[in-house]
Amino acid sequence: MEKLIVIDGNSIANRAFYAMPPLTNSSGLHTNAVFGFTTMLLKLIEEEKPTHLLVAFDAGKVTFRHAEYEQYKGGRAKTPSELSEQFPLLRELLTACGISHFELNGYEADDIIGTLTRIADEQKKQVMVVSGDKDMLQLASDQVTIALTRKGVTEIEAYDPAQIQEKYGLSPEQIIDLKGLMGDTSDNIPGVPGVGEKTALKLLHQYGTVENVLASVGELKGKMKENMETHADSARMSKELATIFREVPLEQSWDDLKFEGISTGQALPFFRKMEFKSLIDRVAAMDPSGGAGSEVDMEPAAPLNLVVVEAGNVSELDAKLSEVEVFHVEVVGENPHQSDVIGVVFRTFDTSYYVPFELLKSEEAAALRSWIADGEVPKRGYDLHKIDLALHWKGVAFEGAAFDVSLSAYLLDPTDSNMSLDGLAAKYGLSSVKSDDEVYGKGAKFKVPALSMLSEHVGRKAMAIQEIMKKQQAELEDVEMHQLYYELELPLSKVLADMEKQGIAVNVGDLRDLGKEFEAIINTLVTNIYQLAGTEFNINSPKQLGEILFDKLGLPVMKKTKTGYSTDAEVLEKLEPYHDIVKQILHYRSIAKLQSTYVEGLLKEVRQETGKVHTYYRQTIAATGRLSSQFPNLQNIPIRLEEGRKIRKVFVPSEPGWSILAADYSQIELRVLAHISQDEKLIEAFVHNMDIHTKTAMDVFGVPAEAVDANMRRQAKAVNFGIVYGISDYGLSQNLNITRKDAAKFIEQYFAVFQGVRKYMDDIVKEARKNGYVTTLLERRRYLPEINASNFNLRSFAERTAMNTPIQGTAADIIKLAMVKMEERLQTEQLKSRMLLQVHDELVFEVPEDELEIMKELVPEVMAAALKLDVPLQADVSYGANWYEAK
DNA sequence: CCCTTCACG
DNA sequence: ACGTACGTGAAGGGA
Repeated sequence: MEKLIVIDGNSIANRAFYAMPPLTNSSGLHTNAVFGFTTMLLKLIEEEKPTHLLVAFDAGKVTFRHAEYEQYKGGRAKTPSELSEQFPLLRELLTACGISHFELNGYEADDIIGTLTRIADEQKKQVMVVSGDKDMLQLASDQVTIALTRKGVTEIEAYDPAQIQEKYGLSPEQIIDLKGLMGDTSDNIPGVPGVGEKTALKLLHQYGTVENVLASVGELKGKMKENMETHADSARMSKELATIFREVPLEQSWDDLKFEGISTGQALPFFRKMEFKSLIDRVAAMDPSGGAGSEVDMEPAAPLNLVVVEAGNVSELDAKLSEVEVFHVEVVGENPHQSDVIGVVFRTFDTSYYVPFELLKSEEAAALRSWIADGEVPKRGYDLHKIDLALHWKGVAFEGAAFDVSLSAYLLDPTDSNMSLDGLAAKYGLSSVKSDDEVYGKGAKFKVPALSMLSEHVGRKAMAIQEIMKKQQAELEDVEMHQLYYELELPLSKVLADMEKQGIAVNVGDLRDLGKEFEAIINTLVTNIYQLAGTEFNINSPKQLGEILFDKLGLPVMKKTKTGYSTDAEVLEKLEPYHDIVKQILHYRSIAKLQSTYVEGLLKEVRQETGKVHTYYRQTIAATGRLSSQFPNLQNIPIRLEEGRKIRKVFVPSEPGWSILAADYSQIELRVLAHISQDEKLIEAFVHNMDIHTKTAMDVFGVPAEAVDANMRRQAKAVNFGIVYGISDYGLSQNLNITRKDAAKFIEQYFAVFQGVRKYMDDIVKEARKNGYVTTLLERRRYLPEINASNFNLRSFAERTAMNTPIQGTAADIIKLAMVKMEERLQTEQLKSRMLLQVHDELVFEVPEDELEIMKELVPEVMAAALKLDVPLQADVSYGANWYEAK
């Protein structure tokens, strides 16, 4: 028995869009409507087993109904761009699944469906119509059932004429009359005012049709009679508009709609592009041709040539070393300073040689180790920076990073950079790499599998790296990030690894003493707080604290979070006048933070043997191109408040008599802004080396320098910050605690003076809209898929990001350049000084006594010369016995 | 594992 | 009408 399913494409796409949470694939493509549509489609195919399938779409904007009634579908909200951009994808999906789909000029999907069901009625063929639109019920017949979506998209309810009768007491044809009377706000069909579903049903049960109701209008009473009389024409027209046209000139024959099942060979590439992982298996199982694991899933079923090297056989690999293309080291653990190394793979053109780490460490593998240590031998792999560190702590030297697919993935798209290798492989259509979680298990279940499985996994990784690499090299050229990659990021990864291995010395004794001081303060504060609260509770729990402050003590609620009362510092500061406890809590919070994060946290990270901490700079995390720092984070050591700043005293040189020297860029982001915006006023301010916040205050307030007081300067400073962040009046008003109006006034005054900055802000947003991304001076790129979103919040966020990223990102480019150049100079000048830390605009060194004079000139000189801008770059240097003194 | 808070640039 | 400043990481609480 043949069975046709016709899907109302626009209706189901809309349902799917609103039923699914927002969903994007890693390249930022919105996919939720496609996903919802697909799940519905698969379910229908599985459950209904259609022999014929069609998805009908609406065509264009104007249909014959507009000729009858101009306002047809008027006043309807514009389709959000997140949805409209998914229609081409839907068509791609259908084509890939071998499902016929079309639209017809001047008609809506309804009319195509109406025509098909009429033909089915005549030829006695079975049809199921799937839609979210009740109007379709008018098409029901013995041959035709109408399936309407209920909740979401996958739940549908099928109606035949009997069920329609049961639910509405109407025949399918009368559905048209129903709409004639009640109208339809979503299509802007007027109907009769005052008549809703209840009244309309009552009238139709009595009179049968619109025409009969109108003919019998004399029997009606009151307001309803009046409405019916004055809007008789409207009722007739509404009925006509609601009538589905069933005589569309279709070119397609019944046989054209034949559905032969989904062929995975065609469909899976599309599913991969969409990143519909959960659906891939489902589709694979549905392939009628496939069955016995037709491996279309993998790119040419990629067999792995794997050699597990064993003791006694290493010389075989030695002979192949000159042919090695990819070097991979299997590292387990997040922190590469204390990770386990399981094994390594040397991959030639066609073979992965797996060497267990134990074997690599043995006498027999000396040649392998010298190969790894030889900087002249180029290494290509995944996350070589981490590998370098992990090997280092296991006593194996690594040199010669030449291509790193994780670093390259980061440059190609920094927002999905923490890409695991299996994710990256999937992205490039090589689904042969399992995830580490799958192979090892996660959390407490972690377990290294048997050698056969392990070597297969690791061997496949190396193979995937080889494939990915080829594609990335071409991509890097395409997007002109070749230079950024080879001349900056890759050399930098080595610089970072050296800094990290070096570490910075911590005076553990002093840190413990500081901890004792903090402990004493905390004890006093806790006692006070319990007494003022009249009870003991966990001050660290925002929930419990909120209950004390707002329920027990009755303080006014200033702000709520999604889980309850907000108790952050901003709220507490406003509450200070109401109760003495608040000040104590604020103080407690600040000291408790220092104690847990900076005293206890830091102590946990100090290496017993050396008394040093070794941070791990992550080069592939920040969307702007900045570094991040972990285990411990040394980029957020306190400085703003004196109590916390003392923490810096425990960071000391690792050798007696040496000093800590720190140099930081002065206003690097505003200087970058001056350069890229070419704003005359801003450039002038920096060329004359003026105090930029004071200068901003002078210009914004229109006063001479001597009239700028501390408060004016503070406000100007906030405006400058706001500018860099992609200013909004709301954000500035929050920061300065002023009204939004006043904030807007400041911004307007700023832009009136710094017109080049205004132009930059306008232009960069336009550029982002046009290209879909923004770039830094060194061509680092960040995609902003939400720049054209219809959602105000998402779009605004993307706009601010468009303004901020070129500034923050260029500043990051500059200090990275400075780091690479600085390391070169230390080498060429044969200095013993060492670069230890980077804190976004600051570099920290340890310097022997006899190099102090040189370094305090050299460091700022190299930093200032890192990149030539149209304004001078300036770095200020200072030094002392510890990081605190170097201020 | 997510939320809240807070440290830095 | 909408309701946020840009970029990070760590700790503690609580489901």
